[in-house]
Amino acid sequence: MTTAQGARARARQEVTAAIKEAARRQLAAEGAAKLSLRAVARELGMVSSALYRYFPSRDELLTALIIDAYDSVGEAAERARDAAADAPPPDRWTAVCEAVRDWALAHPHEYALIYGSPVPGYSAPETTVPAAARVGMVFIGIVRDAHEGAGLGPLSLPAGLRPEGARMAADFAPGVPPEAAVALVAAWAQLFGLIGFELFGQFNRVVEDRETFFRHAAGRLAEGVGLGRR
Amino acid sequence: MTTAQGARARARQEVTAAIKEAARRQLAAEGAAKLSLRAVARELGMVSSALYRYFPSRDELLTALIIDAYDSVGEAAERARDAAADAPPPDRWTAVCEAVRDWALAHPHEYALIYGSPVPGYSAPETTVPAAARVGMVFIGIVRDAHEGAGLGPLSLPAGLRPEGARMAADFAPGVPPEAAVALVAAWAQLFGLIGFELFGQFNRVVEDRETFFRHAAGRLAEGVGLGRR
DNA sequence: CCAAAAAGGAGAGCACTGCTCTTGCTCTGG
DNA sequence: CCAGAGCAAGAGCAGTGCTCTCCTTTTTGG
Repeated sequence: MTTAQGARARARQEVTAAIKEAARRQLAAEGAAKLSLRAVARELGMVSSALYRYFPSRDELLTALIIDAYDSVGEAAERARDAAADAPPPDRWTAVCEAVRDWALAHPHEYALIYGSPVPGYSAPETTVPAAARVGMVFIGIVRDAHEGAGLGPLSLPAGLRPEGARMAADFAPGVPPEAAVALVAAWAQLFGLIGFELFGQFNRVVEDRETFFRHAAGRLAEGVGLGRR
Repeated sequence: MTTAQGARARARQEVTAAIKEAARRQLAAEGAAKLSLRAVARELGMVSSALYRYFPSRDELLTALIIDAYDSVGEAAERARDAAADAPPPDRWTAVCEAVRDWALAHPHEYALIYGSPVPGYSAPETTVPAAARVGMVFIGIVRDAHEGAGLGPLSLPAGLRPEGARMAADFAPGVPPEAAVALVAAWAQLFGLIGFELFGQFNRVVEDRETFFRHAAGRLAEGVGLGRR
């Protein structure tokens, strides 16, 4: 882990980083479908087979990029949360929403990689789970703070929801009442619906002032989780 | 257009249909990324180059499948709307939402093709637009009917929305007041956020009773467009 | 009616992909 | 110090989208 492992290990880390960087460039330029191991190797001046010493397959490289992307958007969300730490919860909520949207607009292919359809065929490995949870945690934290502070607005649990269902949502969002946890999960998914539709062109001849539209929709999502009108 | 054009034209239509059918099978089995022209040709007993007499490129084949998928989900939505024609608007709304969700669960790869990330790199051509609008029209119709009947609940326009923004949403949903049109577009996007998250595994260790969860969320979306609690 | 033209099929081939295997060279740990 | 691990390079396999050249069949126009 430390740098005291000698030149060999450090060189390996550097090459690994260079590969990921070149791959990320290709991803941003052409999209995941056109990301080619051989092209990455070419850009780095190495032969394609040498690259397999660092990543056992193309999918593993993609997985590494997926984790980085999750971390990147999670970090953007955390920065927005911290920057709005003194604002009331609904404002903090929308600030984080906008940060996620901004990140998505700035990194469309990476967004597609993690929130679009699974790329090669395949299912996201376990290793991506903790990174994926990072954004969610930010939203959970905002709602939890509001709950422990001024309180949340009135919410209802889905009629007929099996007890395990509520319990699982509560496990997912500790410190948040179950009905808020359920609303939170819904808002979380809906947020990415809004962003995805904008990003993938579904709003093309429909929504014109997307900035305002999104801000409004994000505010209504905040209401939906009991954060009250801002 | 008619069948009176002779055997040649009819044979062409038949072969075209067979190609699309085989391609759809591959799409359902392996996903868009692994859809291969050569494999389709192999399955049909023809040589790959012959297939180019019918589709000028792989992307054109995909576009044809995209249009068919849009039509398929649109038809499912229309069927659900007609089956619930006598129900009050909120129930009709949720019925259509569930029909779309059911379609998505039954055709995950086709769903990913149209609502997931754009596949090969490219952008959806103009020809897909009318087919894509079909589902949206069903939701618009429900809201319009409610507006012309019992009326809609109170809604607000986004603060600071540029006039053109409201106008465009209103053009998109004729017969619906602008504030409802804006809410409708948001609900439309959010619906596909919910479905996409469920389909692409983002709910995996989070939501357990997905059926109930979705029904509840769809009901709240209905409220959000002014259809009132069901 | 029969030739010209259009349409379709078959095969070879090009450039590319992911991935494997073998061959060497270099660095490192006991 | 030297055996083994780490790494680079190249050849090669099977697959891909796509193009080009033939050849046959069908349609069509003078």
